[in-house]
Amino acid sequence: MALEHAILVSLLEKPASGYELARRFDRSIGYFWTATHQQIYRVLKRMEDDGWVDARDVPQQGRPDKKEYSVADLGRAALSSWLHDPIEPESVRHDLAVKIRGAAFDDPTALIREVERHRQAHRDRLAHYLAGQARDFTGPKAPTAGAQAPLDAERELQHAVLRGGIAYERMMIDWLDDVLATLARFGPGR
Amino acid sequence: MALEHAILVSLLEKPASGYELARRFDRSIGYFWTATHQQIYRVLKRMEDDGWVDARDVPQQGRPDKKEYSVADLGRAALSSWLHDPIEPESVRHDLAVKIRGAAFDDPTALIREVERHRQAHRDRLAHYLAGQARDFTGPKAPTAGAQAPLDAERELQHAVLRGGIAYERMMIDWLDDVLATLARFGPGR
DNA sequence: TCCTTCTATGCAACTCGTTGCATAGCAAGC
DNA sequence: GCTTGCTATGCAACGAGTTGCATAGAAGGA
Repeated sequence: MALEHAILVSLLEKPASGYELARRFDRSIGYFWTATHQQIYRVLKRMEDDGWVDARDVPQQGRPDKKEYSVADLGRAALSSWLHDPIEPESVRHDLAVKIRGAAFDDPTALIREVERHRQAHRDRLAHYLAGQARDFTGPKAPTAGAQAPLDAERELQHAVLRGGIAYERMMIDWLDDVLATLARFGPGR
Repeated sequence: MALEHAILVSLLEKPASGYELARRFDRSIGYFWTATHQQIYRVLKRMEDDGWVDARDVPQQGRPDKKEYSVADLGRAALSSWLHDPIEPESVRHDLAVKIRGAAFDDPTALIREVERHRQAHRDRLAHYLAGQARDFTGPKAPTAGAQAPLDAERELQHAVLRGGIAYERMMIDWLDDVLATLARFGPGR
């Protein structure tokens, strides 16, 4: 399980309330990890009980108070220990792949619209990533003085993960094009 | 949930016992869907109760008897209905991406070995896929007579899914190369 | 004024998925 | 004779994740 660790990383990047974390999980972090607000609140409570995070009540104007969490020493230690622990390469779950193989026992051409829909979703996400990349990762880079110029690890690694997301979406779009071409060969009649 | 549907597809391709299904889920189907034998036995029992599959006791020599399942009419109907139902584009879960972003708050270079390990796992899987492709999807294709020659939908779609797996592994290997280059830039000292 | 939407947190119930363990027959090697 | 390993099925317990619902203040539009 790594929801705790994903939350720790997110809180290290910037302290937040459960609600704000949930929105981050709908956005940037959600690109490689999803979680509902329910899960987040439950896990945050457990993490607070375990002393991984500190909570601080923040009164707000014009909206309900929030509890802002930040990472405590124990949380940092837990993250570090997890980082040094090897994990198994992820196992994949692709509903769409099941559908594509299943289509052989139904009408393959009926799947075309569905695959097109998914391709569009991946195109949208790709556009979103590319916009984020242009916004956050272009312009003045690290000072070009010495070869050993200090690099901002946080920023560099966020960019590396984003490049992974971009590569993934491009791969998916290409593959779905391939699938559509395969489906088209079965012709309208059948 | 689509474990039921993955099982239906697998049983349509070839009837099997729970044990055999579990092994398939470790192999070809496992490339895009994983399941333990526990899950499979439980779901199979439910599917049998619901009339989706028929069970048949098969006595064997030199090994325990097995229960061979095949898809019933109700199961075919359930699969067809699911195939016509739109599904949400999958949400991703990438432990490794969490680790990479988290490495910014620890020692980034300590992650190099882990990333290399994952890259090797993806290389192994790619080699496995390519071998499977060479074995099952080369040689005599559909008769090249007419443009409208009858295609074997099952085989064509299995191949399309396999091509997806190959594209995925290639993408991952390239991305992990990219990540390693990024990590290397932080240098041995820190 | 009422209705909807947004921020913000949370409980309860349920399903899904994993882990550990148990059973049982047979084969192969030490 | 004993252990190990493979086929084959299954229970029990737990942990992870989802869905539905509840509360509550404030903003904004019909």
